[in-house]
Amino acid sequence: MRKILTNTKTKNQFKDFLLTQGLKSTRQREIILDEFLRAGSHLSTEDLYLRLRKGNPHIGYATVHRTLKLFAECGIAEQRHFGDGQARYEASDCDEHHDHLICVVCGKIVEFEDPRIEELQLEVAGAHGFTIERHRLELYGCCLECRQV
Amino acid sequence: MRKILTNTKTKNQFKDFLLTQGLKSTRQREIILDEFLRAGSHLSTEDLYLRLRKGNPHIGYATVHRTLKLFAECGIAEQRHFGDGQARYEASDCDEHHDHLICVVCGKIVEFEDPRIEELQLEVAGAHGFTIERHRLELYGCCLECRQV
DNA sequence: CGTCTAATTGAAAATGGATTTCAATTTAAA
DNA sequence: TTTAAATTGAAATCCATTTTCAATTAGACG
Repeated sequence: MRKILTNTKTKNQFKDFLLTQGLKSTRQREIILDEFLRAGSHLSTEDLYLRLRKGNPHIGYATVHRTLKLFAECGIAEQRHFGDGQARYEASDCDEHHDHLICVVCGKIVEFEDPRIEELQLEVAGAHGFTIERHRLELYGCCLECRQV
Repeated sequence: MRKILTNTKTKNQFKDFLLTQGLKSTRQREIILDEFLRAGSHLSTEDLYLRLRKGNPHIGYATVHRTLKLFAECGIAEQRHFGDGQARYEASDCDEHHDHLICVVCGKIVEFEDPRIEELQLEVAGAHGFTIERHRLELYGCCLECRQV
């Protein structure tokens, strides 16, 4: 069960982060991390908050917001913006980077990676004297299903 | 004077747009377009509003905002988001697309284009059944000047 | 020219997601 | 335990964006 192993690793990573930063493990943080890992990727704070409310009506929006920021800080999640004005978070799958294809009709988000593009990015940046820390590549278009309707 | 010719063309494009949409040419719209073309690219609404206020204290923020949206609608400007929480607009240079290098230290924005990357994007999208309408590629890093300090 | 209708303007208010405040609560170290 | 510091959550605040609305203006038509 690879998924379960990954989740355990992620949870430990978060615990280590809390320890080394002098922060505390709380029931809320555990619940939020559980739900975050269970839910699909690309959730907004609102999305996660609403999901959590079903089983945990006591958890506040502010706590979800702050906890997601902690996830991003400690590297187990990444914040993304897809132009609809709200931040979305996705679990960082180990060390591999990926970019996104977004269907402008149905909103579907597909992940992809292409080392050749990454290579060219480095080359272009170098030619302008830049070192790259991170990048964002999003392709907006129409998916197969939406073209067939 | 290529720049002046381009500006005339842009202005005509805007006038045509207003005509065909049943909208009106106003003094404010002319002034805002002039200042937009005169100012460098990547201005936020606030930036442009402040610049305008110097010579035209009567022009309101809402008007600048609405006019920039008109520019984007008619294709003479494009809206961008670079993650600092505010929209920026840049003049559309004819039909050529370009991407951005952003220095995370000093905020400098450099434009570039690379047909090889564009080509690979098409290929990747096709492999996932997507057609591409537009894309966004931003490389965040550190520029030469900031590394030397 | 005037007249008239619809578009425009700009100050102010509303919106909406993100963030902060603060008193009460909880964690975990001593 | 006791205690100091971190956390929580409801509410308040922030801040860019967007909308409202009464007054103004553009420009079509007679």
